[in-house]
Amino acid sequence: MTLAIEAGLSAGVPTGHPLYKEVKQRITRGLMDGDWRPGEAIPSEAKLAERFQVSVGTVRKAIDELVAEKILLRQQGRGTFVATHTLDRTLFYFFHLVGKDGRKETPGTEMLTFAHGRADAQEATQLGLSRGERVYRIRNLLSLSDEPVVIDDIVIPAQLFPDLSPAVFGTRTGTIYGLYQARYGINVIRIAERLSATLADDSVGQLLGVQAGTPLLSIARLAYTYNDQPVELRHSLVDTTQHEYLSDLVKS
Amino acid sequence: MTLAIEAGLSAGVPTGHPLYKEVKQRITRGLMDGDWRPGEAIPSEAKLAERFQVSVGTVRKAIDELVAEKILLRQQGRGTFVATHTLDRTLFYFFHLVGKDGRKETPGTEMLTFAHGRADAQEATQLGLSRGERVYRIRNLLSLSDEPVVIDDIVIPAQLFPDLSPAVFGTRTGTIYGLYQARYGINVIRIAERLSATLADDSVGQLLGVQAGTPLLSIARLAYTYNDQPVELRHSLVDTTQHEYLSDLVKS
DNA sequence: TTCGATTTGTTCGTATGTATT
DNA sequence: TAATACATACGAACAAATCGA
Repeated sequence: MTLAIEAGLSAGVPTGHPLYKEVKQRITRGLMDGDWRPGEAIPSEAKLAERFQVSVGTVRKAIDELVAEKILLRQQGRGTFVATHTLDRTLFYFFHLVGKDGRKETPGTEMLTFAHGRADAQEATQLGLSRGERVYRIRNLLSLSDEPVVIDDIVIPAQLFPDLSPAVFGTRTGTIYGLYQARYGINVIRIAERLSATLADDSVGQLLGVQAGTPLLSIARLAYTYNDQPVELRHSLVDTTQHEYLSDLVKS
Repeated sequence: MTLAIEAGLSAGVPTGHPLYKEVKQRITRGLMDGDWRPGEAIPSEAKLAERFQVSVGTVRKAIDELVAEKILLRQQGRGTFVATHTLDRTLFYFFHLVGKDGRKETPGTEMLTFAHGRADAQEATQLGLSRGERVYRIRNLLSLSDEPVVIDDIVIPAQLFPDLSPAVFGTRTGTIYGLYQARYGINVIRIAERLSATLADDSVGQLLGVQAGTPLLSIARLAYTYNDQPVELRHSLVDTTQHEYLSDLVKS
């Protein structure tokens, strides 16, 4: 007889997982279902322990992992909160460019184009779609210290963002992932990036204010929500004359 | 009265830190002092609890963090071990290049040059040395699928690597960080990398088998040991025609 | 092959400290 | 001040993996 059954968590169905993994999954499901909105507190550890009929220590261990993944945020004396895509978080975890002096700066964003399209074979594979499914294609120009530095080409499944329009996208108040989260309930929790070096062509060079042939950093990003489901594909071209990409595996 | 004093860990001296942080520091100090060599097991949790006069749970929490930082490695039923710089670990945590198909491959290394030198201003700053201190400069050519892909320029303080020579470096059996660890007791536990795009010049192009003017990925790496002490500076130039740099913030 | 000792992994419960409201 | 919530620390019991007798 497993402990999970004893505790009544999934009566009659052996899980094969430790109890705290089960608890973690149930909390994650609550997050996916929108039981608690971004910025809100989840129930206290004591209440969750009561609800799931496990000890507080087991709930803590489950939450520990979600906090380590930056999905939840603990604050002593206040509660445990669903992480929001604030500017600070974006800058810290999702924006990796720094000046050559090491300083990080908030980029200015200008939307250049917004188009409807169909996923090509590669995009479909990466986003887990069928080829030809409807997507939005958005091109942004990012500036640092009022100089253009990055061209971002975003591809997202139209299905996930029902009423997205240039107006909605352009008039957002916070970050792009903040928009996904607040308006569409899509919570980006992890990204993977593949970097290479390339050369600016004429059109790109014009946008970035560099000559054709200038070396650029090319970044292909895939953004994921819960359960490793990909939700956004983003290709960036970076002028690294004044800036660098920082890759720092942090410590606790 | 603090708990640390009660427990006798640092009698009479208030730490201001939680007890488990104190325990973590003492284990870390043991690692720095070479009390337990890489690959060896540290004492069991019960023994450490006895030694430090704290509960097993407190020792576990200290070890938890060291495991999260990949300094220690736990194995149920066996013990807790000091992480070694095996090829697998290097490939997984310190080598970020993958083929365009996503596959990771063990690089072949060829030492091109080995020189004695003096730290310039920038190197001194980054390595925490005084300007003019003696350093070794080592240039390696890395190959993937028998094609040259990376030029590595390594700079390390001579003081930390007493009898290092081309022979010692060239006849090592394992990885470079494995050599640092096994022969000099220097344990690289973290790296930070700054990436930018650049162009191949004639000499570099010749080594990598590409034309001058080919875009290359430029990587400036700083490797750290305990207490964030920098120990190695490494500059890499990567031909990203067939390979990419993977930046993936992993999950638990 | 079996069994027992050892070691880490999981879970429980309790008490107390510390920060917030 | 009091209530609430997370943080730390302790101890105990059992599970699971490993290893050697």
